Amino acid sequence: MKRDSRLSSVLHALLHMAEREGPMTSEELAACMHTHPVVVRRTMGLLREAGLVRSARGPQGGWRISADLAAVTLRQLHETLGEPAIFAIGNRQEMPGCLVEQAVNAALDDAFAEAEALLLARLGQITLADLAADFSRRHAGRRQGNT
Amino acid sequence: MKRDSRLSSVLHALLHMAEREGPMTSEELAACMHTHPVVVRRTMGLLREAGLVRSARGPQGGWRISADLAAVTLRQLHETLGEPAIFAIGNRQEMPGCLVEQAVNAALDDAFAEAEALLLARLGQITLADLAADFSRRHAGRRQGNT
DNA sequence: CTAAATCGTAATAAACGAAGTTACATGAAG
DNA sequence: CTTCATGTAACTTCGTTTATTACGATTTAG
Repeated sequence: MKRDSRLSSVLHALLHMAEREGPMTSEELAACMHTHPVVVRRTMGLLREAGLVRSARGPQGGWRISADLAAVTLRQLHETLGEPAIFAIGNRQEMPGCLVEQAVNAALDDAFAEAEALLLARLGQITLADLAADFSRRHAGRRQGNT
Repeated sequence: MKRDSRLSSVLHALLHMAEREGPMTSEELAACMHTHPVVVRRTMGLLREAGLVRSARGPQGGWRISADLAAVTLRQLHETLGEPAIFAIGNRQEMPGCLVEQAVNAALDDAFAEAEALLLARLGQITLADLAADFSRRHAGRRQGNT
């Protein structure tokens, strides 16, 4: 299945931006994420609407973070991306008339809702600052090229 | 994203089969699940390999359950279906060289692994018998057409 | 033995959504 | 006014799931 990797993408982008003084262009971000500049603009555009980053056009333009790293959680980013579907498994019909299917859906929905709640709670506990700190730790540990 | 609905499908099928004395043909199952007979055979074929159902060809043939409803958990069915990917969200690259991406992946993988563990544990607690009982309860409650 | 019912399965098409790409408009800096 | 950069719509590509077609194999009835 084709998985939505935008959360992973924006985290990668934000952490690279955090490592830098000046703004980064879509082209630079695209290069380090192995994707296309337009994809970067599309995705980062959502973060801009949420006030997490700012963009500037023209020479010396690009993207920069406009939020406190310690105040932004992964859950918030997930929401900013439009809360895409978390599960790749689901019910056949959402509102079935068949009682058998209603019983099946109820059981599955319950289990999935619980897992989703746990996941969102977890994502709500992790901030960009946590990831940046983890990156620093890894960077101090190994001396290796980064994208 | 296109969600895998086979677990929901086989549960629907198994519960309908449980409500019946004789075998059900692929065509009958397909009709009550609003799908195609070949899809039914393909999916039920996996359950047959696992010994959960048996199939017979020719007139009076069809599918019937060959396992104890109380002994089959939803987790077991998930495994029987080949443990399809649970999440529709994932990392961009699984084995990145970039340290930033490694930090991002580590955090996300952790959170997702926890949610997956919870979900599988939940599915492991629910048996077909539980669903059948829930169906009976609904059936007794409302007097309504079933597929 | 033949005909009909039914599963078994491979191959192909359709449907869908994410990501990638192209094209062109807009705005800022020098 | 030229260049650099974002903004965005439109379209293409790609991967996955489900649906469909086609044909083969097996069982029962008469």
